[in-house]
Amino acid sequence: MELIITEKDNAARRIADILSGESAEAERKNGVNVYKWGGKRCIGLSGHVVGVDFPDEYNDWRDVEPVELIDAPIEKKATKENIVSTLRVLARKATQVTIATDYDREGELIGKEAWEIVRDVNDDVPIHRVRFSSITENEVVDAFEDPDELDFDLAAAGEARQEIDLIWGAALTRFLSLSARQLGDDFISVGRVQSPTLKLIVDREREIEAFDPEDYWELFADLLKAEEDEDAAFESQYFYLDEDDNEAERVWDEETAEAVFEALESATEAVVERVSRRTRTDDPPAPFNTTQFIRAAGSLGYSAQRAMSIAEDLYTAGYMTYPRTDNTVYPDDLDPEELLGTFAESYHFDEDAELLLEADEITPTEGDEETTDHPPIHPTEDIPTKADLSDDEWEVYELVVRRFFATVADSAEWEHLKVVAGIEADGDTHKLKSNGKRLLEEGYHAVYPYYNTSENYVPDVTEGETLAVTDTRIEDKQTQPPRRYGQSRLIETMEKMGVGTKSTRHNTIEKLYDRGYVESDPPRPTQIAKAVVEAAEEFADLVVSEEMTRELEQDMTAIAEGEADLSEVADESREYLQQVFEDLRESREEVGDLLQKSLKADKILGPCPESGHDLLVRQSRRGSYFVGCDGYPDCEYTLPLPNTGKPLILDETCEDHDLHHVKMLAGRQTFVHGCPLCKAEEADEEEDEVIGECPECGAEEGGELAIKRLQNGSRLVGCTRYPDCDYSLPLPRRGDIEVTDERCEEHDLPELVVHSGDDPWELGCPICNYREFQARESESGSDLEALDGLGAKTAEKLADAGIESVADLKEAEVETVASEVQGVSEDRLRGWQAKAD
DNA sequence: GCAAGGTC
Repeated sequence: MELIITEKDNAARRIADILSGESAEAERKNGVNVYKWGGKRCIGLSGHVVGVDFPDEYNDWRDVEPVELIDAPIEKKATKENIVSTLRVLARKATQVTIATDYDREGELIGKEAWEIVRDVNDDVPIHRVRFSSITENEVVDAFEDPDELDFDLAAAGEARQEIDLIWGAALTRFLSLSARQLGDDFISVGRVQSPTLKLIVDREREIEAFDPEDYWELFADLLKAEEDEDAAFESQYFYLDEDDNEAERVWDEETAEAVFEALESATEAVVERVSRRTRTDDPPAPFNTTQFIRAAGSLGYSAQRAMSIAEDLYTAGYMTYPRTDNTVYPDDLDPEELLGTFAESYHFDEDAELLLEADEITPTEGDEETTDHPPIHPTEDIPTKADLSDDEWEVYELVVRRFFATVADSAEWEHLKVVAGIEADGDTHKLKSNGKRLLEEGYHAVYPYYNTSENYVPDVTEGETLAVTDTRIEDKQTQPPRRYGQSRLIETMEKMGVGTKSTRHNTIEKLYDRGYVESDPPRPTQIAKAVVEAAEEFADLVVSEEMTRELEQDMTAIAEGEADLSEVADESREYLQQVFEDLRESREEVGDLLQKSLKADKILGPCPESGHDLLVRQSRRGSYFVGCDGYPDCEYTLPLPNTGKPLILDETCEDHDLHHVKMLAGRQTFVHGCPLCKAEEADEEEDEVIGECPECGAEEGGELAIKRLQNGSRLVGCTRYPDCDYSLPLPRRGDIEVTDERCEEHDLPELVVHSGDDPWELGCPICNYREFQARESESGSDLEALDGLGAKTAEKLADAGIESVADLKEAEVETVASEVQGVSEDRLRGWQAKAD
């Protein structure tokens, strides 16, 4: 039997189709697809199916000195147990093996991992390697006719990266976490990619904090051709020539600004001194690589993570090519004309495609980067209709289609018109300029409407012509600090620095959010982030600099070319890290203090009204957030916080209490809570509105149901005899509640209407509403989070692995789940299973 | 419970 191994299932299916002439059949073994035809089998891995790690005895952070990790042995452990075991079964029976992983460095390493698994169970089967840059009939058939050998040097280059990243990341992460006593979920991480990225953000924040704004003035005049209507006036801006003879618009001194303004104001006419007109060609953009795709989706309002997730879905559905690519040159086998032809037959894009097909010749644009692994992102010939996709998916899909259209469309052409006019005053000539632009040829903008194409009207004038001055303005302004990096700018900058890869950059940014290093969008660094960068700058400068990646890349190239070997490179890195720990040893406490102080600073709300200590956002043992005093246990002052979401401390402070406002981050339900003390006072003052009899104790004890506001800001319908009767029904957190005259016949309670935003909605009878909610919950809800030590994030990860409830968890196979779900060990799973019982 | 890199 001949066995073919690819990097992912999708590639396995397509290669099987090509080689079998579409006759291959899929068979599911152990949760893995195996494609079968004639005497052949084809299996897709899921990227790396093994990963490097330290032996188990190094697992306890407290028992092992971080420095020991530097020289600890490194093992390869299966991370996708089911795929590895299926591969072993197939490999035993194979008489020939062909490795067809992606054509890039990491693909070579994944191929070597497969090679080792095969060799482990079958020591004489011939193993070949095929390489192709796109999965098309020609390329694949050619590659299989002339197979090559695995490039072990190239794979070793990848292994060097794995080892160095693990050693540096694990040792330094543990060191910082231990020194700040942050173990468990709140560890403090450091890494070759995440830390330079974090430093970018922190450095920018330092610039912003150090920024000293400067005042300046800008002056404008509206000009009008003789005998034209007042509304044909156009704007011009005052400028002067600076020391370098460059045109400058900003006036830095108030007196000068006022003097020039007076001159402009008293002028009635300006004389045209110069008119220049030129046309500019505006070339269509290059094909999408991952970074440029994320950027374009970002300008439509999608986060990097969200854009990639949608792209992934569109790729899996077969509507577009692989979304993780650096390539910006379409491969030869893509026939743009043919693809356009398919779109010309489509429901939504027919007109645009036909328009493009009218061109005499279709030559797609090209970017600077050409790689061998995947084509640039483009739509496939399988075209969905709007009904096949969600609104977001459609918007992203349309972007990808239109980008493809743009790359085969004509250039646009602009006409720029610059008019310089002069105003004579007291022997001086004050100059004014106007820049007009007009779109002469729409070109690719006709099919790619995502760029700004607004025109600026400036009329035809001739030199020497006299224009009327109809209005003048002076604007006082201030220089602005540099802007924070948005997510897409960050990713672009990472790409430029060579840090991270097309597949990981967006995840790295997500990681910074997860670790509590950044908040909001655009990301802003927290105090702990600043402290981590500061500590690293002082003791392990390399790990926060792009230099580390640059050196690693050089070493990897040397290994790949056979000029260096893996152990040599890794040992050199180990020695360097030893030196770092040498320097760190004596500063352990100092570093720990800095980190702890910063962690606290991220939680400070303001002064405690009772003891004057700091009030801090704290988390109870059960996971809920509240405000507590730093003077505890001497001062027991507390304030409640809402029970949905994770609190974020805003810059804004309350005038009455000097406390920072709080925002609750809860995905789509995110809301601003405000000052926790104000909220608590409001709740105390608000009177409860009685709406009916309590179904639990009304008949006997005369309890009544009322709409109540709790101190943490949330509302509920509860019994007036609380705490003697704790009957309660939930109410939505947002909006005002209106009690209508209509009553529910079954429960004799009023129908409620919620007013939030522009759209009031009927909640109805609170009992009926709650019953419906419960019915929905029991269908879809997860009760996992009720387990001690199992947070929302872990519950989400478990749900992805098919474990959606405690019942699922009890039946789950611990080994399989632990191998599938990152960051969940077998031990923890067993612990939860015990608790579930 | 550490990194970064694949993939989902």
